[in-house]
Amino acid sequence: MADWKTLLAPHPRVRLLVQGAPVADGSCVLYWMQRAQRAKANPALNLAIALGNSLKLPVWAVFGLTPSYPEAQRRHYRFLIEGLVDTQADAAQLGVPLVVRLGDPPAVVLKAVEESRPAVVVGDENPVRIGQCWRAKVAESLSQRARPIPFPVVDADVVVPSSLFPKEEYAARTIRPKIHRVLHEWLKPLPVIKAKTPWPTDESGQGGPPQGEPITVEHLMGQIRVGGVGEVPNYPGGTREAERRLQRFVAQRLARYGKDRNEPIPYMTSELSAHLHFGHISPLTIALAVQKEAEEAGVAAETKASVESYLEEMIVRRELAINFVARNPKYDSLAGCPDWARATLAKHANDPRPKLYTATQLERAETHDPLWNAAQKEMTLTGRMHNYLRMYWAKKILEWSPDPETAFAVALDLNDRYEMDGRDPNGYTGVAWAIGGKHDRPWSERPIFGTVRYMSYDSTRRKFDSERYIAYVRGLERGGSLPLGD
DNA sequence: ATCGGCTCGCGCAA
DNA sequence: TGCGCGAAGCCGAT
Repeated sequence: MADWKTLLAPHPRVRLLVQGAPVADGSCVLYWMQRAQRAKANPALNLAIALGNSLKLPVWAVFGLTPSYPEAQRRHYRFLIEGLVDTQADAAQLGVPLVVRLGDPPAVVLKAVEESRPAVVVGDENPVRIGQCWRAKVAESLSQRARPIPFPVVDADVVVPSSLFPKEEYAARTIRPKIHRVLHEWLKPLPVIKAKTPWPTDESGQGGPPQGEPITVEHLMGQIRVGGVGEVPNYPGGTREAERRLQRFVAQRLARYGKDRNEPIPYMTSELSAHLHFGHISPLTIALAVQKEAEEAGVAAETKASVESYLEEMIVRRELAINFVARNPKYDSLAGCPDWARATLAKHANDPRPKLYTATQLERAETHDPLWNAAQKEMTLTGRMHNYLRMYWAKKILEWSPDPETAFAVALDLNDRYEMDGRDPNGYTGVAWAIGGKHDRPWSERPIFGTVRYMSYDSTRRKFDSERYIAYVRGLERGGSLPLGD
């Protein structure tokens, strides 16, 4: 069994936010689960368990659930809580109790530290601003104690650790070769480790296992009482559902993914982005399952090409998006976009806008464009939008808004509140790509867009079966009004 | 149906 | 310093 020094030695996937030796008379190891909301293939939980086994201490996990996460809506909370049910069960299999407490996450964690006196606190990485802020608060408090508590944070939700890309990457072409150079080192399954040191069960009440009620969805939903955008039927969160979707993708869709991923109906994609967003499944688990298909004997060339293009999307482009959010503090505004794009948009700021829609008109899908309206309604009704249309949707918001800053804010707000994977690095990057030319190059100059790439309804119709898609969304609408925010 | 130009800047070769 | 080429396209020429 590795000793703690080995476990806390420098590693690309681990940042030691508070350094030092485990607290000598600590009574446990505490894992603060933030981003990686799963017990399977979770290297942060693995580190906590390995440290517990090494120090002969029991391990517990705490999740702080705040009812005031920015922009989060009822549909997101239900999805998240459904995930916690699976995760509590899976963690118990590993000998780790998972306790969910309501409140501001740093406060929840620090209270858990007071009551259980851990030797080490383990965290996981989350590149968005609020995640960085929460971790900084916890790190500061842990470091300023009379006996500082070491606080390693594990980059659990990327295949290739993001520390290998310390600067903001300019485009996919700059990060792609760096990823491919080292990918083979990271495309390896994680071990399954169980906690070996049981919680004491003495009668005194001292040092007993942390008391966490079994999570039930309705109970927690009742406790947090959040409003906002309504829930989505038939779109459950959790590791179990993520595994189902992965199986479905590999068995039924992968072979055709390369060719047919833009098919409107049925989707040929994995539809795992929300589960990835909440950490219900590891991108490593997905990558290994998909890659295995390419290695089967006698596999069709088409399947091999599909695997390649899927891994390009799920590793290169997803991790580029994470790099953008982690390294550019202005990731959620036009200010985070490249100079050439901001200059050209400014030059065209006073171009007449033949069509102008307010945020409310857009939210209600009340534009002249049936394809755009269908995409907006699909998102509102189902919590997701066809990948191909996400680009078109955001570019039209630029075209129909008084200025690019407003367009950026409106697109991001709709994305964050309605998409089940809202507030994900992919969403920030998608809007920045469409409106601010992020990771893109200039094209022919034209009104409003300047040299930012343009997309047109007519051309979209050539590459995409718009009629079929519009009819499909009309079917979704039947018999119900849009679940708009309150 | 296919092709080239559009337009900027990174990263590598030299 | 020069040069190739690029997160998902558009448009007009052929």
